[in-house]
Amino acid sequence: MPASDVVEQPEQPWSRRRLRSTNERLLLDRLRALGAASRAQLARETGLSKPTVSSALASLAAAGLVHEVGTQAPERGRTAVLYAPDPAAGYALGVDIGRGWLRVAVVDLDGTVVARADIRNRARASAALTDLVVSTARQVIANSGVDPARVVHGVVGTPGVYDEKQRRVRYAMHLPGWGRAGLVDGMRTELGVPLEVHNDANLAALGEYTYGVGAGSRLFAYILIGTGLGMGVVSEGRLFTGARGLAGEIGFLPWHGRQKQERLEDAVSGVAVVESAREFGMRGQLTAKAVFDAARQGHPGAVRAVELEGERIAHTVAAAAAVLDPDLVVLGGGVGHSVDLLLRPVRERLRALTPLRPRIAPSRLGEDAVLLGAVATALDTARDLVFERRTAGT
Amino acid sequence: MPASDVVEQPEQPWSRRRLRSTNERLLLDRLRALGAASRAQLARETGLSKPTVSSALASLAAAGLVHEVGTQAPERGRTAVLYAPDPAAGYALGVDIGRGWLRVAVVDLDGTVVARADIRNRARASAALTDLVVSTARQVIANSGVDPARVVHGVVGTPGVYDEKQRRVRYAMHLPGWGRAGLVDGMRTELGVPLEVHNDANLAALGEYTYGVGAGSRLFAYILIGTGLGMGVVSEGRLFTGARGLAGEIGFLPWHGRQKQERLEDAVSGVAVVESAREFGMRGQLTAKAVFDAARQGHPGAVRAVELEGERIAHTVAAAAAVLDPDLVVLGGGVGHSVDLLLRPVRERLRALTPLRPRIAPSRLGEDAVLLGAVATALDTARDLVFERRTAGT
DNA sequence: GGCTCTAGTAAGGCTCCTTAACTTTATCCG
DNA sequence: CGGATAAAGTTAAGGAGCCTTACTAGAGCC
Repeated sequence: MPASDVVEQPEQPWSRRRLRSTNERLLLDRLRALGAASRAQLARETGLSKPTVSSALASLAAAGLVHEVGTQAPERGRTAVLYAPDPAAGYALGVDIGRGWLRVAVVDLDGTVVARADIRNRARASAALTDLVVSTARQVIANSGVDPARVVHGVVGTPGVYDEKQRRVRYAMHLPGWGRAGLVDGMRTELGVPLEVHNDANLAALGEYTYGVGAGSRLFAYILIGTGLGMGVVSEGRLFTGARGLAGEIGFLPWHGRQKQERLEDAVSGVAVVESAREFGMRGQLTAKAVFDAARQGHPGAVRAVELEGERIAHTVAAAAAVLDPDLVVLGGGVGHSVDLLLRPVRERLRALTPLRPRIAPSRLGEDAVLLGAVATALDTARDLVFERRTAGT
Repeated sequence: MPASDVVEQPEQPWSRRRLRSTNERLLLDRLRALGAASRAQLARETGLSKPTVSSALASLAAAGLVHEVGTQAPERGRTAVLYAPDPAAGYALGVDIGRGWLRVAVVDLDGTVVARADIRNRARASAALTDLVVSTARQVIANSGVDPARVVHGVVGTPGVYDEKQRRVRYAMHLPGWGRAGLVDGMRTELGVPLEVHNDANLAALGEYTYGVGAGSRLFAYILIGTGLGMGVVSEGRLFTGARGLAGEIGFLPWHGRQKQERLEDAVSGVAVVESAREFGMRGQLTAKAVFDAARQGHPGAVRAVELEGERIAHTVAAAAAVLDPDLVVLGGGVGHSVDLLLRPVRERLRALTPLRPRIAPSRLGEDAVLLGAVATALDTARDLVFERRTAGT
């Protein structure tokens, strides 16, 4: 899954150099996980000796990866100098290419957003869309005031699956022309930032896991219900992608609909809510949001449509639960937004369907899940890159 | 899921000692993966220097982990001394507790079986069963001629899921009394071998992955169809267990059977084949095997029952495929045995159900899958243990 | 027998870690 | 206010382990 630009170290032998580097990495990770700490403290926690910690930290500081952030007086004794990772040592780029919106964010190594843009995606051709992505990203980087050269990695979220070999996005039904080969390569060279591409549901899962309600879950599933139906799975902190990156394509789950060829995706996504509302007697220009609003007002047809949607979501959750055994399932996406109405019917129906009942929760990040997932993924690589390059030129 | 006996190293700091140990491990793994090799060859492949390889290998040899296994003359130049891992440096125990059979095997570190027993499991109470397991294991170890102290680790496969906290097996429907707490601890102390317990379908998957048709698969699913219905998933060589070890409990997949409360397990397992055969007009004392045999003879009722079973398996495979995206699905277990008849209907039905069509293959290991999976899992830990202990007493 | 090529060993040096003692700086207490 | 105590951090000495270089050992070829 790494973009081609991400160089794989050719399996360095375990020489002394690597020992030093491993210890520096150990300290840096410790600082990132637990926040600022003094050298003596780090020595105690890592088991390294004080002199070693001092020298490694000095070398990290020289490379600009850590810096002093203050002091702390212990109960008695000399005041300690605290060190913390320097968030400005590098930056990462996150992009969410959705059907309706394009979102771009630049974050520092701490993960704090330093600049961001959300603009409507009105592009109706792939060329216009890549242009929009590139110009928006440039704009956001410029706004952040960050030297573009310090943006070391980027991750793009999009419907569909990126095929590394064919260098194109596949299965992106809802974006016209988006399957053409070389689009991503074009953006990469125009931006001058290494880019990785991932499925939007997968990234949303990772975003919700890193910044949202998924934190600490051992096996976490994020179900994205909107224009389409998708699922992202995070297993022990890592994205679960399957053999070809198609894991979580639950739109293809077996489903006995009215028509022979109906797919689960058509039965659960936003369109289906509108359809069933119409069958239950609602009239006029309907959207999924309108149906949910009407249900909140007590409109009987809308209520029944929501009930039905809840049952179908329960069916989906039950299937995922039987295969994956998640401890937490989060509902997100356009329809997932109306979780207040859906949660009860989903849970009730689930009780009838299966003894495996994972915790079900609404998304905390909402529309930002994909973008934040992209950012989190990019950060992972960016942190590695910045560390690897610490010895090379500035 | 490591048993409590398996001590976790308390996160050694990265001192030189660990460097040495890591290099020794690197060499040992290389030898295990590629077979015998000379020191010069190892130096070239690992990037370590010849002196380092020599000294590390000498230390491994002193610990009894590797030994000379012959010589090899290069095209020209001095003949090289070949080194290989010593398979007798330790042994592992595998146990498959099935409803019908109890299987036990002792293997050396190369994975070759040095002793084995397959005996009928007629125990109808948990105490009788643990006694049987312990006495059989003792017998097998005795037969192998191996010093019992050198059997460093064991893995037990059983239906259900082992709950580490409650120290008991849960969800083991088909073994009477098997859910009592402390049973495994009892066997462990009686045998004097650290024991881990895993779900049988999971182990079968790992067995088929390690020794069977699953080799090299990125995401591999093994569906066990017999008395019950289960699935094991191997993702990038590691068992995928879910949050609580219940991943692959596909007996709980949503299913619209005739009766309201029918579960997929009841619709797919061996009993279901008999049932539908009876509905299609077969008479007499039926077993799943008998139905399949009749279908091979062309009995129309049996043929239709098999066809139906194939469709239901396809439903199962389709659900698993949509969630996991496996590149290979293997059918195993009692019913899976008759894959010759099932493969065509499964594939045909799958074509109609979903565009995701993983490769489907019959099990190569058959009844041995669980045992071999247990053995493979135990070996993993045994190799670690033997390596860790190399510095301690003999 | 000499040449060449490969396997393996020996010696010396380098890097990096640890231990132990020491300095610095703070609080506590008489 | 000055000494005892304690913690942070530095300096110095020693050692473990790896690499490089240079060498020896053995095998085939001319």
